[in-house]
Amino acid sequence: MESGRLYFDTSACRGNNNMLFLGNAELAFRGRSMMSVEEASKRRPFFTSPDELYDEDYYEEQLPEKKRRLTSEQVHLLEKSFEEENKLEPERKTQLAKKLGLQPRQVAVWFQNRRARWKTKQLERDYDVLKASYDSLLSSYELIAKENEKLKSEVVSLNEKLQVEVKEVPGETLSDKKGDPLAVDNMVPIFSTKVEDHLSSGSVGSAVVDEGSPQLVVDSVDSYFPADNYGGCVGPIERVQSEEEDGSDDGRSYLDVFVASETQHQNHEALSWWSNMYYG
DNA sequence: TTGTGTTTTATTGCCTCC
DNA sequence: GGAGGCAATAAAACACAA
Repeated sequence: MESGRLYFDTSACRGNNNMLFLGNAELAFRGRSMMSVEEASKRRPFFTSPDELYDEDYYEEQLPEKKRRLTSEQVHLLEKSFEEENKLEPERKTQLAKKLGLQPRQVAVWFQNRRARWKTKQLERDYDVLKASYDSLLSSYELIAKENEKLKSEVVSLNEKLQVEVKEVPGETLSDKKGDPLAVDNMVPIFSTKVEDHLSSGSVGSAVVDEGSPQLVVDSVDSYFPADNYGGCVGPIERVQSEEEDGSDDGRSYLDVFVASETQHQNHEALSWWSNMYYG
């Protein structure tokens, strides 16, 4: 055991700390914090009769070294308190402990574990948001790539037509077209990376970011697309809110994620942006 | 009833801050 | 150096399928 830190002996608080203030109805609700009366009645209660609550022998026989779950009422109160503030200053800890009939150490441990659970959930949510963002961006990318192919073939056919016309106009040669942005030879390939390349990585990190491919705009990191110039396709998304989030330090997610919009309209705006870039 | 997976409570060790 | 936070982990309590 670490020096300087007082650890509370689980056998010392026993059930009488936890249970005495509860009536029979509450006693039916042990185990899970959210359950029906029917569900609760199927489970082994900690006390089968009110007398056991006050039976010293019960504690002597049943409780040494046994972990006891908090009652639903205790959990409810702790949850409420956690929602207000997920850190526990000493005064609040003492007050809560008194109110709940628990040791301050138990309250501290509960908050510690609750913060850990919250963090896990938060990471899951952040992953979901990031994945949705990536999927959305990928579909935009595929759409734009298709459109790009289409436009390129249009350019080819227009050039063919043009060549026919040039032949019909004496004095003009093909070399005059060197500076022509519409000439296929002068076109810069917009996307050179295969879509599969982006799918190969399972991680959320930088592995998905590839030269020449669209990238997520995360926080202040520079984007492949100029975020303010990309036809509004990339913008901040609303944060996913849930009951788990209430206890966060500052109400912020681990990631401030931006995602690509899925709307056709915006895809076309993006396309215009690309067209302007390459065709002026 | 039992085996197995999940959740909750608690401990330990390390780290940071004052 | 003490207090408190966190990550990792143990172990009890619980859920549930077979």
